[in-house]
Amino acid sequence: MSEAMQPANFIEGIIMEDLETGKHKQIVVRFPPEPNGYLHIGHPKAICLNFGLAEKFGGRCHLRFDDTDPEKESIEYVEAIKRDVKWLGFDWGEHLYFASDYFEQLYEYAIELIKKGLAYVDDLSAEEIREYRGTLTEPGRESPYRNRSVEENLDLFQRMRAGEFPDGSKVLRAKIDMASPNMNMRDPVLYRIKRATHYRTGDEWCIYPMYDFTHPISDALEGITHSICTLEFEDHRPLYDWVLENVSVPCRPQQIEFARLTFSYTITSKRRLLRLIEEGYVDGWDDPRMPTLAGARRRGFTPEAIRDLCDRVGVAKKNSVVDIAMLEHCVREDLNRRAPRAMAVLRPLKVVIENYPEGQVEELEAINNPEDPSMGTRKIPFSREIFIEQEDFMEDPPKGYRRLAPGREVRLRYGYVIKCEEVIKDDEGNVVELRCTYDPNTLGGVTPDGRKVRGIIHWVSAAHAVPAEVRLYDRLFTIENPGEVEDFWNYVNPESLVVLKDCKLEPSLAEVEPGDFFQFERQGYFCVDIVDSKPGSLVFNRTVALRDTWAKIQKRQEKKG
RNA sequence: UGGGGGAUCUGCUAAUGGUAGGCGAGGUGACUCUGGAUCACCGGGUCCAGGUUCGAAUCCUGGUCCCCCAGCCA
Repeated sequence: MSEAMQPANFIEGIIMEDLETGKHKQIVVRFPPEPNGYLHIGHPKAICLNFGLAEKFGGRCHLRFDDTDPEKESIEYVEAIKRDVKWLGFDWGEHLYFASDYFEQLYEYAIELIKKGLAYVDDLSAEEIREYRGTLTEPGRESPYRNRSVEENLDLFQRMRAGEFPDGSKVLRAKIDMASPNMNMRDPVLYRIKRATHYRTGDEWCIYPMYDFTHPISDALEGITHSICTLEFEDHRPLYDWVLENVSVPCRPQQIEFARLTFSYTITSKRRLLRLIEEGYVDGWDDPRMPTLAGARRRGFTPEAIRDLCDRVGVAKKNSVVDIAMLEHCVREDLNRRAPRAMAVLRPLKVVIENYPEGQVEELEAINNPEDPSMGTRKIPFSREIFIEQEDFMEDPPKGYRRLAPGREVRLRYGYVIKCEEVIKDDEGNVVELRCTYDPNTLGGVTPDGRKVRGIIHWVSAAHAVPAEVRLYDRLFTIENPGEVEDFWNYVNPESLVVLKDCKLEPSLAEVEPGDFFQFERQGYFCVDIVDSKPGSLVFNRTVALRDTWAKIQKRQEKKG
């Protein structure tokens, strides 16, 4: 750490001070997910923050599963979360932990609390406890069981563990203050009886510790120095500190809260996402439209882009909504730098170049990535019959349209200038084919007579084209705040997925592997679907479209009328 | 309404008593064999009202608005 180092956010400020004052020699932080679901696009903020802090300040970051509710958790989620964290590019090394590994110690700490007269077994029902808790404005009342003797509490708690009492019949509560203005301090429940098989401890336990008791102790046991969590735990902090003060733990971690990451046009509520799946709006947790990391990965969002985004949004305590365009920008920026270019015609229109010799094939040289010359070049076959994009031809083009139209010229990318001589239509008047001529002197981007050809379009040789399915993905919702409306399903973007089955790819794309990504020139970034793509029946997903200035101009013209 | 937090361009975020800056979005232009990319430029902000100070986004006082908390979830 250099002296010139500036804290990037208030948490770094705290850490730098703790390091400078010698409060800590080394920092230890943790990412503590509950394995009860998939990680979503908001989680990387916490992951990058914690692992990033460890990297930056030479400390370490633990991955700890906060698995104290056996009814919701499973090993599948553990594996999914590990995969996602790794995918993002972070390594917890040896430091993989489970709160469930601390159950025995947690139990001993509970005994300690009881012995100190700071915890008691309560026979009130869940409903009674709620009633006794009071409200935001009225103090709670003390349970009639609150003043049991230490001996009786010890006996009862041991028998809770031994399974002598039915589920829900008793709990262990901290004895703090039923009149506290902080609801969390009104004798919070520490342990509940729950006969559920835990995915790791099986049926060894029938009592399970609560978060507020488990978390501070787990942190202390692991030597966590800074326990970073989200804003909603702010008023749990007094309880976090209370536990650490009253139990003989080896150290005293500090809880620090920050604002979670949320995006416009996105929901992350598990309940709501599940509904989208169950009602068929999307195809599952890894549907490329889903805000899960599994979905983002399948969509083609890169870990580099997501990490870059986390750097850019910063860390603060203000609840905020990041414009999803920021994520899209980061994805484009990363892929622009790294994605090989290719030509792919999504909605093909056949073009016959009448003055080009039948049977002749030329190999034209194309640049793999103008941003990175080291990626080299490739050859693309050109022949008499090609496909171009339907939208690159208009019979009656508006002002400003640079592409093909009857009698007009356009340049084929890396190829010749062609001119549209004739439009062939079917019985219904649809354009089905174009007859063109080419100018043999225009190869290599030149026009010997100096005439300007503004339009450049992509194309694929018909005889050499590789067929593929292309799935055009777009934002899942049409409104900025789908998380805030009741009937969010009414705002699912009907065009969030458009499937194109008759796409034509340049032949170099025949041998792609799942997960490979490309820029289809003039269109966007696409990746080979990791689930459905097979050799011979390729499936590409559009990760994000290229910025489209022409579309913007058109939209503006439409608005003007 | 008790308690805990938060308010800086349209969005995110910096400036910790000393020139309100960056990124994204939007707009304009240059350039270009991707209407891409790149580059340049433009507009635009300290929640309000007082106070302290040579000087306030920052400190003080009083308001306003927003978020979180009444699980045997985390």
